[in-house]
Amino acid sequence: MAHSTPPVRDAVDVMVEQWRRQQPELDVVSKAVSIRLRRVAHHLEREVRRELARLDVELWELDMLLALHNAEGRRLGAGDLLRASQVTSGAITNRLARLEQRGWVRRDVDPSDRRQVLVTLTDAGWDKAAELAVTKTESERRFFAPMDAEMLGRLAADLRTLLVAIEGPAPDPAGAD
Amino acid sequence: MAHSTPPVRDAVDVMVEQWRRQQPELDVVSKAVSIRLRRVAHHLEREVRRELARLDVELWELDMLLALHNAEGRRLGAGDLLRASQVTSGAITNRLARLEQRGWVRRDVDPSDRRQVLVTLTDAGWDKAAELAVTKTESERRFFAPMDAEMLGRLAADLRTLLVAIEGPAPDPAGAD
DNA sequence: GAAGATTGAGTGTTCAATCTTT
DNA sequence: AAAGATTGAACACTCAATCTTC
Repeated sequence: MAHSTPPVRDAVDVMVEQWRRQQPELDVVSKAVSIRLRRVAHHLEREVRRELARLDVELWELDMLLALHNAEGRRLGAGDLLRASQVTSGAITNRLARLEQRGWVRRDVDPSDRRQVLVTLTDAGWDKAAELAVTKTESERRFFAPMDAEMLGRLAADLRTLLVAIEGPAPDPAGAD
Repeated sequence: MAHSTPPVRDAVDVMVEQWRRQQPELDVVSKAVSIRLRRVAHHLEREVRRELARLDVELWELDMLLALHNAEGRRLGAGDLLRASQVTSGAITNRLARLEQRGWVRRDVDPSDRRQVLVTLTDAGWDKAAELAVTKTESERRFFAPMDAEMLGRLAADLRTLLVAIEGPAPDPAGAD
């Protein structure tokens, strides 16, 4: 029961093999992981986006809405959304404007610090977010269905290790149960 | 030697925990993997892009150049580049135009099938590609340095399993050694 | 002076429609 | 009729500069 599934090769194996041919001493593993990471992430995004298109919603809209949906009092600072979104501040401003147009969020100046903007989910936004949450979760489940629980758990743990190395540990365990 | 490193949490653990709070029976693992996958891929891209900026090269330029660099006779069909790039055909056309402007590739009509376009790397393009290959490989190595060899290998294998499920096995094992 | 959000310029992408070749 | 590449419109992002508030 040793090497159980090394026979099946993917497109990346082929690509990496060509690299080795030119630079035999190369660290092909990190290269393979780089390529696969990118490809998988891309496929996942496409999948979710496809489902969302049926509901006339963009992927980034779902991200913003869901972040607010999970927040305390359905409200978050613009800066929080910035850090959660992995995009630049200019993009956040544009997104919020669009979300506001659609009537899903409201922007208010933070009374205690007038530099900051507080973003609040409207009732319509709340309902939409709940609907989208189901759709997204369903898409994700389907996407990872080909992996068994053990592999998926392992993948989750390994990616966490990497993420902690990059971003550092969880920002604030305050209020942990 | 059971649970060796579950203590360190990442930002995604916090996000996922909020999901559980609302839907306890949720499949949080696939959700966690989804988020981490996206985040890690994003960080990696940023990292490589940052290095490339110093050489006045865009990430997509590197991708195209390297694909050609690894190809037989430094030449590939536009369709091959399309399938390798995970972007739409319109994007490929634009990219090729820019690459041609920079003097790194040449576009010729395929004599045997005049619908297709053959893309060939120029001498200047070849040299640039070689330079970029080193830079990118270096970035990737640094990025995954925090993971030990065992974990990295495991990650590579798990992602391959997923990729095979999505894209299918390697397109063409022809000429396998 | 630093932090936070906004603006505008420049760039690249997707999508649908079109054109050519088979 | 189908396959492949190109075009143009619409859209969202990044980056740098600006404005406000602390």
